[in-house]
Amino acid sequence: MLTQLLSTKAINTQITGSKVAPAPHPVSDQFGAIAGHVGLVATEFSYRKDEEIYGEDEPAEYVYQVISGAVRSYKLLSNGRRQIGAFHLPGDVFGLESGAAHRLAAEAIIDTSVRLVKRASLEKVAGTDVQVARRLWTVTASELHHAENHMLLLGRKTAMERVANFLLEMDRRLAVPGMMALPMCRRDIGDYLGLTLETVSRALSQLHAQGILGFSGARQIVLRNRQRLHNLDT
Amino acid sequence: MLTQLLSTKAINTQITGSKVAPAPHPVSDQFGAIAGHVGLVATEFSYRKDEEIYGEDEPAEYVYQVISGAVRSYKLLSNGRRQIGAFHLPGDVFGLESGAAHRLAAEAIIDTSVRLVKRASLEKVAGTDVQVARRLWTVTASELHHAENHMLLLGRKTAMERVANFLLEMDRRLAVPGMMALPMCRRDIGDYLGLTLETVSRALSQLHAQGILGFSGARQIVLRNRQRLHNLDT
DNA sequence: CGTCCATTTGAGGTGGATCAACCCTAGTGG
DNA sequence: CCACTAGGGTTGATCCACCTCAAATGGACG
Repeated sequence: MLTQLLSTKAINTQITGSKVAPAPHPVSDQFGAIAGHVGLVATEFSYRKDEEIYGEDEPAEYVYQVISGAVRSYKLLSNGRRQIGAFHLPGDVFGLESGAAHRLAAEAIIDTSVRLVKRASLEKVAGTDVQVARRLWTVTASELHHAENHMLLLGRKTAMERVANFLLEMDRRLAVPGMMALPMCRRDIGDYLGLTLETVSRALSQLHAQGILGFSGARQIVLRNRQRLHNLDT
Repeated sequence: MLTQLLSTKAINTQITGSKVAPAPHPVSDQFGAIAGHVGLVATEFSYRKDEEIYGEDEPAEYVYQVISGAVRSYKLLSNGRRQIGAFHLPGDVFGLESGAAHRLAAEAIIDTSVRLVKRASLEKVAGTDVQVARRLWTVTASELHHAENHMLLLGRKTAMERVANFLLEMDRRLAVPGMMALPMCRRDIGDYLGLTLETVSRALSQLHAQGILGFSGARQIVLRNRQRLHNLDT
């Protein structure tokens, strides 16, 4: 769904490569839904680990799609508390706003390359093409759907339920059967789940001790029993 | 913004009044954005206190606008835990989905009357009229905006910050200068803020003791110092 | 004027936060 | 190829903000 917004058929111009730009291979998706209609110019760009892509309340000039790597969208509180609203993985569209500004900041979690189009050109096309307008709505509706589920998690789930939920979400979205290679550190996971990094670590250790998951490196995780994990999520 | 989606100019048919139907007087808003274009048939309907409007995962057949009263949208966890995602007050549009089903349930908090249109007819109009399509997107984007702020609250704010935030939100949205008449009980507030009703009550008592707010009945609140409340929100 | 909830208030318990070592391991440079 | 280092991760000990359980109070409505 999200992956249909930006098109590979568009003219991809390599602007920069502040580091390596891994081969663009989003996911198995039928692109061209938009660029099929119009010759929307998409550009590729790369960000290094921890580089800011845009800041909170910054004018929303571009819409992005992750080609490779991973991105975190977050809000900050004065005293340094952070809430990550979403992780964006290859194929995901992010930074799409209906209003004028980005409401969360975005940073590359690891070296990341993105495809981007000018928001203005997208809006222009949407003003003509109802299909495109529909797709913009759908992208935002998907984000809302995720946010609604996440509010339930943040407001009412226990630490173990949150971590189990996180693992299942990543398992589904990283979608590499078997090993799961998490791009983010424990602090990111904590800030996503409304927990501290220590609590995340303890929950993972407990799941490991119960044989529900296996490690091969802190960020290389194998789920050994999705069913039990699902039960723990409530 | 939200209030422009449904139009008073549409044909309002009184279908039922399971109780009284208070005078429709949404807010000061310029309707007709949609019904100006097409003769969308809007219907009025009333729900009694605690009556379900639709359930979670139920097919999304209608889009609603609160005329009078108040509505809570929520998700439940198996063991009875509840997270209220939003309160809908007069003028607010709710129940709009891009997909097939409602992702949260909705109930009247007090006796409530709503205006509603068939989602299918709205979709049909949106398929022709880009303005309407844009408006649907904007409504969903507003909900997402609220959800993003609420994730920050649920994940990272203290009890006092949450309650202060809630009071300021209600003050802004109920928008009756001076007295604020809350339609919802302490449990609803707690389930909205990810707290227990006791914690909400204690925070309100503390704000009262500090002279930041005044009571005349548990749900009749006067904010005496919005600035201090805003500081407490962080 | 009594009944029934909603709300408040109190007392004590606890899940997760905080503070503090310690331990890995990937990356670096010799 | 190996020793060193730094940052990420784990684990332990203690604390505390909020939850839970309980009881008293209040207010709306018959």
